[in-house]
Amino acid sequence: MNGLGETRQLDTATRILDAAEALFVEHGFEATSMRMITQRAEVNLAAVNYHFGSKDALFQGVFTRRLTPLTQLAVQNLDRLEAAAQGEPVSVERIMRAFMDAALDIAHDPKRGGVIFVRLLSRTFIEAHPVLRESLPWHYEELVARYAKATAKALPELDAIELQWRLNFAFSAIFNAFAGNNILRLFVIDPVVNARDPRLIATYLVPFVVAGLTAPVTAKGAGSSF
Amino acid sequence: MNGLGETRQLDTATRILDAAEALFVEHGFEATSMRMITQRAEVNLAAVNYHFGSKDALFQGVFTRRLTPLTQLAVQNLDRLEAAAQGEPVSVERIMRAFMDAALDIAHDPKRGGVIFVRLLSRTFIEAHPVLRESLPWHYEELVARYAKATAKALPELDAIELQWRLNFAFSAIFNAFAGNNILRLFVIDPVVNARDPRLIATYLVPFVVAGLTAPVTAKGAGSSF
DNA sequence: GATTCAATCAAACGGTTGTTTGAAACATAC
DNA sequence: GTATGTTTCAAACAACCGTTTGATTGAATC
Repeated sequence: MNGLGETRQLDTATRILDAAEALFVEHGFEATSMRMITQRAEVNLAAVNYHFGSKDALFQGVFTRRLTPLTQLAVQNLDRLEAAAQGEPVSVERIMRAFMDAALDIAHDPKRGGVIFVRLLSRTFIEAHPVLRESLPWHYEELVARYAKATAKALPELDAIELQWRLNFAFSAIFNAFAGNNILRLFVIDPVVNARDPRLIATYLVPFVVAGLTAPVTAKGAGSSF
Repeated sequence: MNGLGETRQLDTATRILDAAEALFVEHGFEATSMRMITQRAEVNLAAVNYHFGSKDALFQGVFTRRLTPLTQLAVQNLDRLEAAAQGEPVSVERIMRAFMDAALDIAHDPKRGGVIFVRLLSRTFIEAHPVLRESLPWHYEELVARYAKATAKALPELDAIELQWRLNFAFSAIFNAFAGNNILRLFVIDPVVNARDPRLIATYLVPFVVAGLTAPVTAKGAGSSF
């Protein structure tokens, strides 16, 4: 690890962020204590409060550091698609790929958080910590607006409600997968698949969500058949 | 609440289980303290340790009480389908419906946990608390084996690996939905849909997961195109 | 060289956690 | 009525939590 001059003696704040990032994704926010963080970062216990103010603020800090590059990339990918489409709708598959490719790029670049941050972000979306509920959204406001618009355009046969349902399902699958949550491991099934490699995940994930999103419209009044 | 003689003065252990069930789903396991539980159950603080031994054991107790009826129902639903199919594969849609119908039955029967338990169970599957990682599986061993076999039979064109991936994605969406985790609420999108009604969830969920599971086989060597 | 200011440190803060204790209350059996 | 065993109770337990304190360090400024 202490190879060349790679990251000889990093900034204290950065070391804290790195340690917190890894520990939050491993144990979750609440189960990660200040002592664990400062011990791993090899800094004094008081350093977190000195540099960030509080544990909650540190949590935010972990995200604000990484989120901008990710959202820029995702929006940029969509920009390119829409420019090439010249006003025509971009296919659902391309839209989903654009989003996941951004995540894959980050996952393969340790300097922008690598796979650890992708997993942490995904896990955070799923578990919805109250700490981030107000502070996070504005970071990706543009991203959401753009992708929502693009999918609505690609799926004109779906009304707003059904589109919301399906996007909800799709991103549930996406974030669970990227979070490394192999649900099947809970079941006795032996885990043949390596659910931790983001690229491999995307390979199987895209066809699944595309099929789900483009499925025939749910019959009106369905559910009344019970 | 204290209507007729409905549940006049419940057993202490039962009152604890009910309180814990509701609080765990509302705040999560770690964020729910013994004081919160005993206060809501209107019992003494020491009662939990007296009747259950520990907080972890109480967590297990909450599930063991409810899980057997649910799994029985799910297996029973599948039994009926397979009997009617007379050796022929049961369709993916029917299989998924069989599983969700069991959850819906529980959700509409307060005596077997109601919607609260369905949400708690789903949330627990997603978050995968270490406490339950060893104690839970044997409860639904049969259920998993039966459903895994049925889906494999219904989707013979998928190899074991791709089937595992897709089941993983499908159940990610299912449990997230039943957990009441509307991922979209995190995004600025105004929540038009009521993501808490299990029956409504199932209406939109079934077509989505069926389409995802029955999507064309992912091309071999996919992912190498990067 | 004295001053200033940000950074680090050991130590302690008040509060909450899950758990344990030993006495009191209760019901049941003899 | 006495004895027995179970359940409830207020109180305290040690351990950990996030945070604060005040002294100490080190480098930059005048």
